[in-house]
Amino acid sequence: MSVSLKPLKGFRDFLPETCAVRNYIFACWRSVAGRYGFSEWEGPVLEPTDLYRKKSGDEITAQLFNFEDKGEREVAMRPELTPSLARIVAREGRAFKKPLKWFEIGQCFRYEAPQDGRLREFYQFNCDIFGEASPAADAELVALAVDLVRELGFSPDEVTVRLSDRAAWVRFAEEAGLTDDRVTEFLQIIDKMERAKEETPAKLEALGISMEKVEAFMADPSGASEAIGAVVEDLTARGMADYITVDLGIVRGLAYYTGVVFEVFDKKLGKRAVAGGGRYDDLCELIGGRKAAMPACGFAMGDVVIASLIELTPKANAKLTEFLSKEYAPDAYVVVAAEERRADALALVQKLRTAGLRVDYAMVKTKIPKQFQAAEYLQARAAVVVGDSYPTVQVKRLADRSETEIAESALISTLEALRDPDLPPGTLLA
RNA sequence: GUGGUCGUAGCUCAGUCGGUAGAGCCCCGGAUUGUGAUUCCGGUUGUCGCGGGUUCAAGUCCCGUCGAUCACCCCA
Repeated sequence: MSVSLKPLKGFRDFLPETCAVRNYIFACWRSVAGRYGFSEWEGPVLEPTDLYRKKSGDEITAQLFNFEDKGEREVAMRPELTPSLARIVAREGRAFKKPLKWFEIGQCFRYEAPQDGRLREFYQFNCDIFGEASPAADAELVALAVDLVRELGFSPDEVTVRLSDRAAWVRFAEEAGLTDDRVTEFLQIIDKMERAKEETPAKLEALGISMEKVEAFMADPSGASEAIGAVVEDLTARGMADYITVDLGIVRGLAYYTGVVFEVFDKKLGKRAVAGGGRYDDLCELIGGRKAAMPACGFAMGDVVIASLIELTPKANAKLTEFLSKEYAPDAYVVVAAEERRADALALVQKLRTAGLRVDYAMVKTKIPKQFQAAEYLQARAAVVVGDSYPTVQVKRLADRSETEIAESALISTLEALRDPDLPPGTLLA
């Protein structure tokens, strides 16, 4: 009986091509987080199930990859990164100067039905600021999110950050006379409003709130929340206003959010949210007790939706291609044109590699056309032909087939020059 | 958990009224013995997802089942 060759439902095999795309996304995440002064951390993939129960309630365990370990502990694969972070900060946060700005890239797991933009395994990029209650911290995060989508090649026509404030809705609900337990219910109705237009008025009536009043509230976001105003002002000063849409329709599902919340969406393709986050000032206390209380905000971006958006957006896709060519394509493929020169070719290969160039070659005797095919298949920038005229070698730029003969000693500088993607065609024509 | 669609070669798919399975791509070899894009010639590749039923005969019709995918639910 043979084993299934497919990965488990909702899991992925990262073959070199998709692995490279994943690494590109990671590289953008790291680069932007670094520019914003965030430090990278990493937590465990497996946590006690209670960590997630405590935060989100029992209903969430239905979508957890959880089991009992051999020590009879209830454990769960992490479905997100924030609880681990809150746990760590509750325990060790005092040792760090505030504000604390940390990010993590981690694989997460959720036992759900896979569909477009959603798998059972995915990577999340998580950015958090602890110890700063001012909207300036929320703005810093939104700015980071904006720079992230910019870095990936998206314009304000393609992507927007929808900005809202959960606290404004809580005040609205309280003024309408709702008791605490009804507020959560109310927030869920608002959250679903966009998807369930028809049922919303009736649901609101059941709570004694009119649709008209809700619509009037949403129509004037500036009056609804000072925090939103402060964040918008901050982002305008940064020149990012064109990426921002104030939209009180964003509430964010269940959860622990206490103030400003935001989600990043594409404008044209109607995919699910690319990223989302907000302020969660109560979570540290909830997990670590009164002594751990600390204001906090954060957001996360998954790799799945953003990867499909990159694929479908020409400019973003071009940036990806440029990165792949720069980071992965061999600088040279050494063609062994005369087998008796193999020792010289090997010496040359190692010399180039030591100089930091990416170099490949055929390990065993191979017909020359095959070697060129291999070079092209690997998208090498140049073929270096080692033959009878060694130490003079032939360098051929594969993109335009221009070629020249040079001394082996001049090879490194020539190959380094070929790395420049803007080099005009025919450069090597002797 | 519920529903729609789809499962045929490594990949993308065609397959009419039920009549004994095909194309393109890929791959391999050759035209071309020291130079990769085109072209031409030749070649390999099948549990038609699986199980049952109807029939002289099933890739095709029926039932079941598994898988993929999309949507609902949920979305931390």
